[in-house]
Amino acid sequence: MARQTISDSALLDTALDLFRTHGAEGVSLSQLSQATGLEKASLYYRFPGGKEEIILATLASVGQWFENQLFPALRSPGPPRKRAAKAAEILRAFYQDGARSCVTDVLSLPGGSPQRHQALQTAMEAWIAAFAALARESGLPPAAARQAAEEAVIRIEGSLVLSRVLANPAPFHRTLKQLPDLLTTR
Amino acid sequence: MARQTISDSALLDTALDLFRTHGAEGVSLSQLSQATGLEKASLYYRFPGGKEEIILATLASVGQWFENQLFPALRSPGPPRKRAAKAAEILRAFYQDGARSCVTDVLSLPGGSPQRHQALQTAMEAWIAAFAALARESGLPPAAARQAAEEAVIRIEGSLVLSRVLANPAPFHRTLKQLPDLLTTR
DNA sequence: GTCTATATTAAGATAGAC
DNA sequence: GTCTATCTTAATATAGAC
Repeated sequence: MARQTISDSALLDTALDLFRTHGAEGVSLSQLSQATGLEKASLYYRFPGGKEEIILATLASVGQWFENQLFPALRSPGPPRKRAAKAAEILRAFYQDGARSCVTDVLSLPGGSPQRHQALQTAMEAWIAAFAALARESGLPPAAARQAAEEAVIRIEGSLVLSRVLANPAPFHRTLKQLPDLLTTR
Repeated sequence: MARQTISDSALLDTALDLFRTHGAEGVSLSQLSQATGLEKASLYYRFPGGKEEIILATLASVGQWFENQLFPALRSPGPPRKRAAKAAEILRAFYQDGARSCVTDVLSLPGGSPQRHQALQTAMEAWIAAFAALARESGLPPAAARQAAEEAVIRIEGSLVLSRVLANPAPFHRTLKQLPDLLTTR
C-alpha cells in the first residue's frame, strides 16, 4: 500500500467513531488499520501499547474536547440559563442528535482495565464539576448544585441509551431542552 | 473433562453475567465454555448459531425475567406508590445495588446485529409500557404517563452508568428512591 | 447430549526493509 | 515513520467418538 500518514487528532477521531459503534473489544487493530489508512505496524509504532493505548489516547482526546469545547461555554460570561442552553447545543452536536453513543458509557464496562476506569472517572468528575459550578453560580447551594449536576449527567446518559435502543432521538432532545431548568434556579 | 450438564436457565444466567461485565464482543466461546462447564462443541449443539444465538437467548431470558418478576409487581393490587416502591426494590436486587450494568445498555451498541436491536427495542417498549400503565392508574393522562415512564427508564439507565463510572452506588440508590414520585401523582 | 480433536480464520504483536 | 512479511496465540466452527 502507498505510504500514508494521518494526524494524531484525526486518527483518534476515527478510533472514537469505531469504539462508540462497536465497543472496546469489538474493534480490532485490523479495523483501526483500515479505517485510519495506517498499517498495523505503524499503529504499534505510534502506540506501542497496542489497542489499550489507543483506547486511553482516545479517552484523553475526548476529555480534551470537553475541556476545550463544552467547559468554556459553561464558564463564559452571560446568564447561566443561556450558558446551559449553549452547552445543550454543543452536546447535541457531539452526540449527533442522539445517534452516537457516549464513549464513557461504552468504554466503562466492569471488565475494562483499571487505567481505563481511572480515566473515565476523572473525566466524569470534571464534567459534573463543570455543571455544578454553573449551578452554584445560578444560586444553588453547593450540595444541591452537585446533585443537580449529577442529575443532569444521569439524564443525558440515560436518554442516549433510550434514544439508541428505541431508534428515536426524541428522548435525547427532550432531555437537552430540560438542561437549563435542571442546572439553574428559575 | 468429566461429563457436565447445566440447565438452559443457569447457563443463560452465567452468560448474562459475562456479557454485562465484558460486552458482547468481549466474551468468547472459550469463556462461555469455562464459565458454564460445557465444552464449546456442546454449546454449539445447544445453540447452533453460536455466540449470536446465545446473546439472543440471553436477551429473551432477561425479558422473561422482567415479565415474571418486575411486571407482576407493577400490576399487583394495592396503592400505585407502594407498587412503584416494590418495583424499585426488585430493580435494586437485579442490578445488585448498581454494581451490575444494564444488559440493554451493554448490548445495544450500533454495531450489533439487527435481531439484537429488535429484541432490545421490544423489551424496552414492554418495560416503558409497564411503567406507563402504573402511571395511568395513579391518575396521569396517557401522554404524561408515557413520558413519566420514559423519564423513569432514562434515570435508571443513566444512574447505572454514573454509579458504574464513579464506582459509587449513591446515584443509583437515589434514583430508585425517586421512582414512586416519578411514576405516580402525589 | 457431551466429549476430544482438529480445521480455519482472525487477532495481537514484532522484525527488519525502505 | 511507514511499510511488507511473519510469528504466535486465540477465536469461531465442525467432525466424529462415546
